[in-house]
Amino acid sequence: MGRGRSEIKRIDNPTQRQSTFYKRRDGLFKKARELAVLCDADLLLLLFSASGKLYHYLAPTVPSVKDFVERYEAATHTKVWSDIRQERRAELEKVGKMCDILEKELRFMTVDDGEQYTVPSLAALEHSLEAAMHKVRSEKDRKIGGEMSYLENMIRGKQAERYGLCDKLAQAQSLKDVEGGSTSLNNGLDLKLGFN
Amino acid sequence: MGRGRSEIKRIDNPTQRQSTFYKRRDGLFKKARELAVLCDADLLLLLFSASGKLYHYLAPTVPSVKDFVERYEAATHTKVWSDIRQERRAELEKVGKMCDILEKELRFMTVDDGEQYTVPSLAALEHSLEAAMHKVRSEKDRKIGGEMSYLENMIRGKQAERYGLCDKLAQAQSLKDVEGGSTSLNNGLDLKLGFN
DNA sequence: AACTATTTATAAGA
DNA sequence: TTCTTATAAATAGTT
Repeated sequence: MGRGRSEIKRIDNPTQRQSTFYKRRDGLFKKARELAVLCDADLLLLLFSASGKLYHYLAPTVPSVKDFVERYEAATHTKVWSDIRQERRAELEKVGKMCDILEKELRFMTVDDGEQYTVPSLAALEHSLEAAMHKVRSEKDRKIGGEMSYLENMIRGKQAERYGLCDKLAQAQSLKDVEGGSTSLNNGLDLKLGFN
Repeated sequence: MGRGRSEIKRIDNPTQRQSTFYKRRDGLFKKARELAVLCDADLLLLLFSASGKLYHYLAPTVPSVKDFVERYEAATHTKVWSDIRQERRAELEKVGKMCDILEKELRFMTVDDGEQYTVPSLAALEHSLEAAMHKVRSEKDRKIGGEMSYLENMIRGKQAERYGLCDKLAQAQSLKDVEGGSTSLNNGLDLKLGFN
């Protein structure tokens, strides 16, 4: 358009370049707006002039640059989304490492009311707890089994009554019966998670 | 341009709107490219058609959308991408804190192979773990439920699909799906209680 | 910033 | 979609 020029290449004359920049910038933004309105499209236009000044246009339907970029990320299924998954995985690994500290001193946490935890970290915690619980349970069962068979052996043996082992057997058995939900045992060690 | 029309408002006829979209989209991208080249400007143009198809243009000098958005962030002092990373980092810190608390408070005992624990203490331990696990699990479920209903509300709302909330919902749902028994999750977090 | 001669974009029609 | 063409719009060079 205009009188002459059709070749598209960098304008060397700075004055002319600046002038052209203003004119074409306005034209571009106008076109962008028209496209968005006429065709019900969502668009984002970010523009830096050669001198570093920022101009931008958001279609009226787009609430923010951030939202738009997120939509772009989702649409391209590349980038940030995989980044997020990556970070999630890294996070879980980190949680795992942290929980490895538990190796030596099995311990638990207090969770304050004020704090908020994300679903992934809670899920990780839950898994840790579950795993720990199963191990403790199986160890307990193993021990109970061992004690009982020991006691049974004793009973079958000669000196059983002499050492009052019947009582001990009864004790072990009652423990096993109650294993599901003794409150009295629990009281001393109850975890205060603050979720209530 | 063209024969008639000057009013800029949404074109109701879908066929005509689509046709206009193609023509103006091409025109807009051409203008964008020309501005970038002629005036040595950096620009990013992201465009979603009404049907959700994505088109984009990056000035030749711009290496990636991510870089450009980061430049935009720097220029506006707003956060777009870094927000996400920031949130991740905060989350990690929280988990770290949580694990610190683990260390100081509520301690378990070390269960070395060499040591012997009584059945009652193991039972107590088991109860503690179970109680904690239930609390963590219900908190996690509550959070998942909250996220999902929030996202569902958004989707029921007007512009839901436009901003990729369907993907977010899917993500939340997949989290919920995994909650029960991912072995990979468990591997990283497994507590080594020394019972093995 | 304005002006205008021209080029360019595009609405409508095929 | 794609092309054609009459016209409206954009803008290069100029003031």
